[in-house]
Parts: sequence; C-alpha cells; structure tokens
Amino acid sequence: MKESDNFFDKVYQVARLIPYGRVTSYGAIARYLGAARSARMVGWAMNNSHNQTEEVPAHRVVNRKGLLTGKHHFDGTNLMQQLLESEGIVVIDSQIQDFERVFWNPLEELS
DNA sequence: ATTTTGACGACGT
DNA sequence: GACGTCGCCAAAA
Repeated sequence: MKESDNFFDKVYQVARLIPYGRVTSYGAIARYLGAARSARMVGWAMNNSHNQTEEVPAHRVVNRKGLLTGKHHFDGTNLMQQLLESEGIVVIDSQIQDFERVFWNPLEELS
C-alpha cells in the first residue's frame, strides 16, 4: 500500500460519491481535484480501480462527450452500457442521451 | 534510462 | 463541427 496514491484515492472517493442514475466526466473529477489538465490520470486511476478494495462505479464515469470510451475495459463489451441503463440512464451506441441532464458535477454538488 | 501509449480535454486550424 | 496538436503524468514495453 502506498500513500502517494492520494490523487488516485481521491478519484476513487469522488467516483463513489456519484449518485445513482447520474454520471460524471474524467475532466470534471480532475478539475475537482485541482488537476484540471490531468484528466488522463483519472482514467488511469479507473483502470487501477480494480485494485481498490471498495467497489468503484467506474461505469458512471465517462468522457466529456458522454461517450462510454472505457467500456472496453469492462468484462463484457456492453456491460458498462447495461449498468447505466439499469440505473435509468438512456444509452444508445455507447452514447449517453440527455447527457447534461444526468451529468453530475462534483464542483457544484460537493462545492 | 528512453520511448510509446493511454478510460481525456482544451485549443487551433 | 471534423481533424490535428499539445499538455499532463503514470505505467508498460
């Protein structure tokens, strides 16, 4: 276990705070952590999320377009989309519909 | 140690 | 709005 994972750890924390039926973007989380231009690290953190003891709803994290770019990293090809749909989010062809409507901004919600 | 890559995003053209 | 480039930083090759 490392302490330097502080950044990653924060990412996991915020990710777990995403409410049911809502989604957020990598960049939004990155900005919330003060690493506005390190959105890639958030994604990298998600890749490591399997390392975390606690479950991380990575399926609720998409890119800023609302596109399920990381769906390939899940067990199945359409598992991520199914998870979102089961939460009431409409997803068509890996694209979240009414994205701004279900978008959850930690900067606003968490202040 | 150096280069390439990557679950992104902002900006320029 | 599509496409290209840069920035950011960590891990894998």
